[in-house]
Amino acid sequence: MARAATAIRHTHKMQGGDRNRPVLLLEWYDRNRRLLPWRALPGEPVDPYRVWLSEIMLQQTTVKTVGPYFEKFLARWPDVAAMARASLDDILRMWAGLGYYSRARNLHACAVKVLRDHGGRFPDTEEDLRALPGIGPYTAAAIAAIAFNRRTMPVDGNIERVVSRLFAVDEPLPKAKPRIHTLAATLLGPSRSGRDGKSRAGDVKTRAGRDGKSRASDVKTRAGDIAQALMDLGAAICTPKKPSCVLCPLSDDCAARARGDQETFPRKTPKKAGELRRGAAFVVRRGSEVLVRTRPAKGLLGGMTEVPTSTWLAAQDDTAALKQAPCLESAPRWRRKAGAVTHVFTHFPLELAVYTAAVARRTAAPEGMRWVPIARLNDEALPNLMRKVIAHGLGDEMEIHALATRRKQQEGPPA
DNA sequence: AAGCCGTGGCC
DNA sequence: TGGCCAAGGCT
Repeated sequence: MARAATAIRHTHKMQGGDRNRPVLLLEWYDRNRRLLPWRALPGEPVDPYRVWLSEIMLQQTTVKTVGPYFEKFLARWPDVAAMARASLDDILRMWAGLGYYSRARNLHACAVKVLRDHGGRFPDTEEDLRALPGIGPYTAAAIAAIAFNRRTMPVDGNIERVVSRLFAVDEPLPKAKPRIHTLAATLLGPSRSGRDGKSRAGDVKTRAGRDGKSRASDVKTRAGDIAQALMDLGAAICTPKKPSCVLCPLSDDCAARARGDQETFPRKTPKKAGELRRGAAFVVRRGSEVLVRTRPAKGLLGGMTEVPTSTWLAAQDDTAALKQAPCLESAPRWRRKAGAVTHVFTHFPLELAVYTAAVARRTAAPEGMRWVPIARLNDEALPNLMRKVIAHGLGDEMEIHALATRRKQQEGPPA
């Protein structure tokens, strides 16, 4: 990692070198930082609740997708105590469509724990944060750095990419994680002796100094900004494909760029694709109502609402799936809708045949199921898969149309 | 420790 | 169009 820049280390314009990277990053960040709803403006106090909420939502989820959800959650639950008082079902309904629903369960559990065990204030150390549900190594470091200016480096996918290029880490992920983390931490600059990294009392909760002025030279008290600089850099410049190296503040210092193969980083070991699973979904209408049930609390789509379905198995044929239709007193005639609903989960693709039936007005819901007015489906914790299934089953009929097209119109999450 | 866990956008 | 990617955590 020693580089030729040594010769100009002490000149007034240093180009590269380990010690200079944090300053270059902060200078770039002070000019190019994104304005995000959960991000404090320079000089503004940081709200750990907002940092936490955004970090949970942003786990494996894009900034664009999170935006409207974050605003809705914040408007409804302005602080941890308010969220702790909410019901899990209310949170699941607000979360519907965001995916990875265990995050919503942990969100609620975390709020309850912060209120009960920490008096409604988030702990300000990485270790204590790590003990909270839904907060792993990354999120603990992110909150500690961004909300409390702890000198620690959260390493997300963006930073893995930036760092793997900067140092040309040839070893593939995930094996390279420890090395990348070590290298990433060097971007915080040299540590001070006798401190754990928490900055002076007056600076703890503000970005870039009390006066709101950005000081790129103030490396030691801006760990959170260095981390966010790397994330913004990864999102805007050091992108997975076609990175804009000419605009990068670290380009003169980038090992991959020097080799010309920056797009090949980070290296990754390929993972095996999941096998296609098939099944059937049953859309039963009783007048203007449909039959639904709640999925088991944990596991796939845990705690979410669904229409009854067969098991989802590899190589399951339609006949086998149809035999698992819900038992209704009036023994309806099932009609198979043309086509099918396909959905891709992280670990397997799914193809669901959709059967519809109409039953008499006072038909009872089978054990564990219930009738819901179609007009009120938006109040349910309906994952997008089930929105697709219901839209397919009901076709272009009336109210459901709004349900099916809600997302396309970018109206955001259900109210 | 590797598999489980959603969804939408992009090229 | 399909594979990749996105501010990962849990078991």
